[in-house]
Amino acid sequence: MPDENDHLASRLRFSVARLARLLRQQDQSGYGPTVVAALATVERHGPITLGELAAREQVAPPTITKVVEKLETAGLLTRATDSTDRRVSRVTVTAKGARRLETFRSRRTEWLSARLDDLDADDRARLVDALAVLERLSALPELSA
Amino acid sequence: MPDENDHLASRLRFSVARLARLLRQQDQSGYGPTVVAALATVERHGPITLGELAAREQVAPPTITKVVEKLETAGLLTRATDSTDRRVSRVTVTAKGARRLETFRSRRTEWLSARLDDLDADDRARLVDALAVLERLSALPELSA
DNA sequence: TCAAATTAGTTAGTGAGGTGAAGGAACTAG
DNA sequence: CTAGTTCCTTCACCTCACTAACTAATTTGA
Repeated sequence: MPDENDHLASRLRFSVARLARLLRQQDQSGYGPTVVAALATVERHGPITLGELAAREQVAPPTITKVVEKLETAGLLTRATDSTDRRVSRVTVTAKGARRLETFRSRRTEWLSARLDDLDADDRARLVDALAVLERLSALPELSA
Repeated sequence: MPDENDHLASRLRFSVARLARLLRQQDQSGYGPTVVAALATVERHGPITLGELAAREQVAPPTITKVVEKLETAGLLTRATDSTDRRVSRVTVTAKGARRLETFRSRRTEWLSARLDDLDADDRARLVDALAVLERLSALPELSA
């Protein structure tokens, strides 16, 4: 039934886009989405080179240079020249960066959480059931590391 | 159970953000997200004034001026000065605009639809069940018109 | 009736955030 | 020891959003 999938896809696409927009609007972090996303990626993927970070964020190298610069001056991450190859810089989140990231996350989560509180148990259960599916859908095919 | 809701919210937020990003990447429309969204809003809400459009898109007036300008030169919508108040302009999608909008939508939907094809019937059912909930979550509190 | 206040939209200027092209420093292969 | 490659940065530029200030049209009220 390709038609049914199209219809499902269309509704899902609409809701997801809208919900994402609302979530983004809750983000009073003072940094743009790219900066916050990059910081999160650095946290997840340990000491990471700028090139790899650029690839993961799907952004051109000069952009990453600026983003890292900004995050470094804010004290949210540190750079260190690689010991065996002095061309490469690796970045890591600082304790302050991790704390900041936590508050970014909880602000947006709080808002959503509040909206979830308004749902009845039945609806919440449906969401829980669908969550694993959503997670599978949103996982990138490649890039499992 | 606030803690459980927080956890649910956190996972949901993550998936939604990620899925929205993937969806956005499928958008080869050549226009930015604001422009496409504005065009869709014009389609939905008939002949609409620029001010109302700006309010709905949650964007400042000058932004709408430029967006409408771009869409008008592309022939996707037309403006007409209001008959009773010559300060206001109302915009409407052209037939060409509606067609274009349709192809924008189907491009992004196709991609998602293809991913839905990879799910088994059980997972799809879960999504269908959760969809109404997602739609409620993503609906704006006000602005029902 | 007509000057003041209000409203709709536009113009001008600024800033954030992205790009590609070119270049310097560090590494690697002949 | 060249010659080429790789990693990151600098540069010049573009797009898209914003705020502030303006013009034009309408409404208000003395």
